Amino acid sequence: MVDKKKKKSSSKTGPIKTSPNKIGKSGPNKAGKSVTLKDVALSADVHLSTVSRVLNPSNRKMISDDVAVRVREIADEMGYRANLFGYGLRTKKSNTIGVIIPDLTNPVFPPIIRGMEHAFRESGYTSILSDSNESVEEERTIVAQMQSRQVEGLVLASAHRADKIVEEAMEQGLPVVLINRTTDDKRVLYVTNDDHRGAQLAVDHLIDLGHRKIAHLAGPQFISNGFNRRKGYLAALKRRNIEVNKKLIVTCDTFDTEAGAKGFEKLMSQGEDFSAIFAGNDAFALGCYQAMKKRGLKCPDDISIVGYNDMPLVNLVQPRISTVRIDLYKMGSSAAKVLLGIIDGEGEVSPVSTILEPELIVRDSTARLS
Amino acid sequence: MVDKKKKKSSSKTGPIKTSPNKIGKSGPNKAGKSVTLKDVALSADVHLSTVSRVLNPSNRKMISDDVAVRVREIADEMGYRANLFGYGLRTKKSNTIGVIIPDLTNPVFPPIIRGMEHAFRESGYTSILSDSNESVEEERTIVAQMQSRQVEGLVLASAHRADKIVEEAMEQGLPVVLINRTTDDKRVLYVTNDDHRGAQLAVDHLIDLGHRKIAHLAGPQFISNGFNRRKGYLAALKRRNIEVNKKLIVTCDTFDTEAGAKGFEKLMSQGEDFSAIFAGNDAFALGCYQAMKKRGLKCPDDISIVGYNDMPLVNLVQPRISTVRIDLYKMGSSAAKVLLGIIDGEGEVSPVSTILEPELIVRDSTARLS
DNA sequence: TATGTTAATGCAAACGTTTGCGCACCCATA
DNA sequence: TATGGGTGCGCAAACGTTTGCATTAACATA
Repeated sequence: MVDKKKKKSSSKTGPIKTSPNKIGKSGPNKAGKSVTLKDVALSADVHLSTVSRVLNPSNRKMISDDVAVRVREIADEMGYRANLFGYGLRTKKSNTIGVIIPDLTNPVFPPIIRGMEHAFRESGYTSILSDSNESVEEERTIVAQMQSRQVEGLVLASAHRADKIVEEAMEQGLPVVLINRTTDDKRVLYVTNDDHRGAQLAVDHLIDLGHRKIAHLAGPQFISNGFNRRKGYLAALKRRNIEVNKKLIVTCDTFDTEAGAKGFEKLMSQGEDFSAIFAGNDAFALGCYQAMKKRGLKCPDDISIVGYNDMPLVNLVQPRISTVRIDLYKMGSSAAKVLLGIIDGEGEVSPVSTILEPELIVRDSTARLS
Repeated sequence: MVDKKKKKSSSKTGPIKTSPNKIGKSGPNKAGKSVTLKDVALSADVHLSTVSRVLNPSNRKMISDDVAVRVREIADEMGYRANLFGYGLRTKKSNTIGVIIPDLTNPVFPPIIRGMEHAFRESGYTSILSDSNESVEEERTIVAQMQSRQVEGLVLASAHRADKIVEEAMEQGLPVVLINRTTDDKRVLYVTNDDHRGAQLAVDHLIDLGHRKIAHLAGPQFISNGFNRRKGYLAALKRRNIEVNKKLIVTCDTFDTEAGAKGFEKLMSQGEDFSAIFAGNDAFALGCYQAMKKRGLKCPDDISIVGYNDMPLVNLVQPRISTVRIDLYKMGSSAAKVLLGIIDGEGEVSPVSTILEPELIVRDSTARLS
């Protein structure tokens, strides 16, 4: 019994009260006293419960057509819009989903967010988005705020492999779906790409180009992406019988450009030889570009680089980055659907975690070892 | 002592979701049921109004210290969190702001959003964000959704110069602040940068480098940025007594990279000579890079380019783009403060539109005319 | 005519808060 | 002992919905 109020009130009919020059008015701007069921009922000379039923698709049939038409007309004219507080208080439904992103300025996330938002909006849900700044404390206060807003579920792009917050939310029975990242506890539903496989694609590509001394700029190991891509890197080398040189693995503690540049410097400072880098994400690759330029090194002539994510704009830098593409928009919409499945899926199709296939995109940052 | 004549409503046969996620069972409250004032009151053996007052800073002093301490303790222990629906219904405050962005994937916006979010959160407000896809219809439905969520105000980064939606919102007494873009109707409060001046900085810079034949890739003219930057461009030429060649002004109808590339092609196809381009934004500049590469042209050797916005990542492409920087984060937080000023400013300081100073950033995409 | 049956609508009780009002104390003052 | 003024707290209304139940009218059936 899901009854969304999808009223399409074209509010281009007359505005309620046009008080001109009420623009720069200061003080408690209380102009918009909104129209309630009672108001409409009064105008239509029926009881407010009748109005409610008319406007609510699942109860619409309880009311005779002539009354229904009249009521609907009057409601539209008056610009009635259901008050979500009353609705929510009574039904305990908020039609709201909380979304937490660790870093909005990372171009990976906007397409994900778009995908989610569209899927949610289609189902009558609204998402409230917050940027946790990759900080656990901030995240905790955000979750608290969201809970008092009665969110019906959470989509977290901010999960760590061992994530207290996820645990707590689930303990309280709040539906949670992880996106892009997973926790080690696999009872939590998630939608990600196959990092392990993606990393292998990247490294295989480098090996196929003749590289043997392949370095890895690893992302934070407490985040599943960093962890799994590293493991994929190791697996790829092993499968091709290439010995692992631990000095060629540098772990960064954040996922941004600066960390990538610093990682590259550390790599160089060790004096260990290498001809290619598998970067833990595209931002790292960009960081490498910066650092290499400073040292007068050329990509791919001196060093080949593969990134990860195929984030927007990454095909605009020179040389265009070879990378592993994941379908960000789809990841977003899938996660939304999974969460909605948990929320009002009446047991039919039990929602299930999804792992999207990554795809290698070869561009100009990788070349055959000469 | 509170009599419990109705204490039998324990199980009310609701459709309790037995979702797959349910870790452990400990924790203050069982899955689903949230703790209300009444629950706390019952446990603390006081009336719920007392609990309310204890928890509400402005009424806290009405209650004796020993009771207050005990109540607060119990509330904490039970994990009480105020229900926003009840609160909102009673107080008519939602502590919610609606934010509409025309295109989240444009790197200009994330820093703005961050700035806003932080400012809002600081004041106890939550923002709900939506991406309108630069579509007026989508925007209209979004605004409707937000209104039924009882938002107390709107921040719009999506305004057009003649914007019906802004008008309607204001007619209804809903506080609105525009960000980044303005409307022609200057009664609406806004926070932007000085596009006119920024454009002049850019063009002056090119003139100073000896350029005279300066093209302009103009943004959409129905958006204030596109419009004002174009006017700034014209003003700069005029001030330096350089004749305007209308053929060197190409107007794009969106603000993205592809439009920039197409614009560049159009510029070239006209056969008119030019040595520099003032691009309406950084995305245009990137589009020019792409198109130039295809034609084998080098920047800045063949053509100098200045962008606008100094959006993130733009310093990573080669050559690094000379551009006009605007303080995006500050723009966001300022807009938030202005809006909050309208909302609960008690007439003291009447909030006022803000125009931030842009700053020219010279990098490698501009060179002296040889 | 009496009796069900059904369709259409009204009534009122929640949901969780905040808050004006009033009641019962306590303590001081006269 | 009466008066009076605080304190500290409980009571109950109100906010806008949804919804089980009661009520009415109309109509069919016995």
